[in-house]
Amino acid sequence: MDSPLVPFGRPPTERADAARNREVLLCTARAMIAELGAEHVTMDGLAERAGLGKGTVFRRFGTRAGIFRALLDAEEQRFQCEVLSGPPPLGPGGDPVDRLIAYGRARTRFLLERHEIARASFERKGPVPPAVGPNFSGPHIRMLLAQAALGLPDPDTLSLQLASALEGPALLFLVADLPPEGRAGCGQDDLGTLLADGWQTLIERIARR
Amino acid sequence: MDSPLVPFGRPPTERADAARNREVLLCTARAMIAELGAEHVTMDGLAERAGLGKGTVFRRFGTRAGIFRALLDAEEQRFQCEVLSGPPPLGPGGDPVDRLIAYGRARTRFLLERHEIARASFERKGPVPPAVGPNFSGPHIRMLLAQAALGLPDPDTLSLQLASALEGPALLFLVADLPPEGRAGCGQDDLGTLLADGWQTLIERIARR
DNA sequence: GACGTAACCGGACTTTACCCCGTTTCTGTC
DNA sequence: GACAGAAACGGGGTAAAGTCCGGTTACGTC
Repeated sequence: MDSPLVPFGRPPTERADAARNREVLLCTARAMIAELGAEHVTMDGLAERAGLGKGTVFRRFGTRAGIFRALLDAEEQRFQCEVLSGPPPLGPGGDPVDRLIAYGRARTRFLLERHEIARASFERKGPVPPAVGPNFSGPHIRMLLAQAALGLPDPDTLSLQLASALEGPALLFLVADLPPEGRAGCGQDDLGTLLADGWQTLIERIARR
Repeated sequence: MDSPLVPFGRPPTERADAARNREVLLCTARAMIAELGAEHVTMDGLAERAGLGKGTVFRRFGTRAGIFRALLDAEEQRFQCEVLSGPPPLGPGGDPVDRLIAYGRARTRFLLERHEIARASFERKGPVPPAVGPNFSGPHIRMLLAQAALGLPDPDTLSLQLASALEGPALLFLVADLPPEGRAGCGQDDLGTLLADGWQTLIERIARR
């Protein structure tokens, strides 16, 4: 009857109970984040509320940041799908400069909407946040820059820096814990507009020939 | 006899013993960082090695990150002096675009040389790193952009994004714990050159009229 | 030089991320 | 349906950040 949507999940690797527990933990985590805010979600609390042992939580996610990474990954995948196979200007097919601009707009919105989780997904030791960050943005920007044939030297470094310009403000340099209603004078939407427009200016200037 | 170099340190605020302990802690911290790496410096260890109580350490610096911030602050001040009152092209007096480029080069080098401490100066909770980050770079870039009279819309946001392009790679997106000898294939100097050149490209493109 | 106050000191205490390992549960095979 | 091996589970244990408060010490005043 309830045949699984995915015919064979991960062939030999991952037991059914493990998968189930992963889901339970992810759901519980989402609920706790919504309720308490990401920074008040503790591993003990999560385990207890999910009805599981602490060891299980760590086995599944390795580290506290791992939980938030896992949470992001799911949404990140949908985002990447849109970028890689959606309609233009975001998806393939349009002018690369337009795609760069559209990508920045979409990414800005994506990160701002999730910045609490994104920030929580950083490891305190260890270098790069494995899922967020330039791991997708960098290469994607790099590809579009190449397609745009702007004659730029060292597109590798440049795309890293552009990715940083795009993601840094949301991840690093912005007030993280704006209480639910937003900040005085500048809501999240306004901020998103400002950043998106700034990105567009940046790209237009760089692409100008 | 040994009259203090600074005639009156901080007029009424800060007792002599407190100041002395601050110095001791800062020195000890520097030594421990050099010896163990920033990430292995613990508050207990620092207190014990400095011959002080843990309470004292926290009273002085508030938080673990505070120690690294204090360490950076001293050097940051020297850096800012050079920028604000040194000779051109970094200091005032030259063409603003040249100053922007020179600033980026200097800042890149500064951050790369100190990225271990800079990364350790982040608070785990709480939003912005109060001393590092765009608190100096942002406004400075903003000022130079304005002087360059490039007709850019919203220089506030743009300078935030440029500051992020400049500092992000060193602070966020780089392998932090390169063991003392550096990484295979790309030493820190090479990396600095790449980032500095990338920054220059960025600025030149944006400034092109 | 004695005194009162305020700041400082120390270390025990709490909280939280993360580890370890004996025990339980699953899954494929006979 | 029972077995064996492997993987997952659980919760107590450790380390390190950060808090608290009673006792102590420095500094300005008389």
